[in-house]
Amino acid sequence: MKKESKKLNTLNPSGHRDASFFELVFELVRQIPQGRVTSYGAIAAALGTKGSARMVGWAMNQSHFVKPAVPAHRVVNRLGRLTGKMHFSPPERMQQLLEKEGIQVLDDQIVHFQKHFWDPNQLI
DNA sequence: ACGCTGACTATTA
DNA sequence: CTAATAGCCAGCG
Repeated sequence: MKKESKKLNTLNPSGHRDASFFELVFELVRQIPQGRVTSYGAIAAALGTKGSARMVGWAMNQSHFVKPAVPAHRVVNRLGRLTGKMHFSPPERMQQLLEKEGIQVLDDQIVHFQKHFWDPNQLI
């Protein structure tokens, strides 16, 4: 494990968007409707970088420092598994938020995942 | 500037 | 079914 970066990515203190890959991810994630979820790969594909699903997860790591808040709990892996829950505080927070939105979570996995799945590509 | 890391995914054994 | 491997690419030391 490595220590978290406090500095995060190159934010723009000037208030001007740096149009980084991360910002694109944040904006897209914010557009996820309540009670819906999507996957890292779907987000990456919507941004045009299909093979960089890992970067989406990396971006989510910073999402906790970004405002407005990013509903990172609505982003799971392709199997509907809450792989990123351990990055919440506490980890149970993620499942809690999902259930609050009407999504059933059993053993860190979303029930009827495909039913709640929201494809970011349909927005575009 | 080079190398390692990672909230992923697809493929292969 | 599970485990290992490769591809992917931006950020950071």
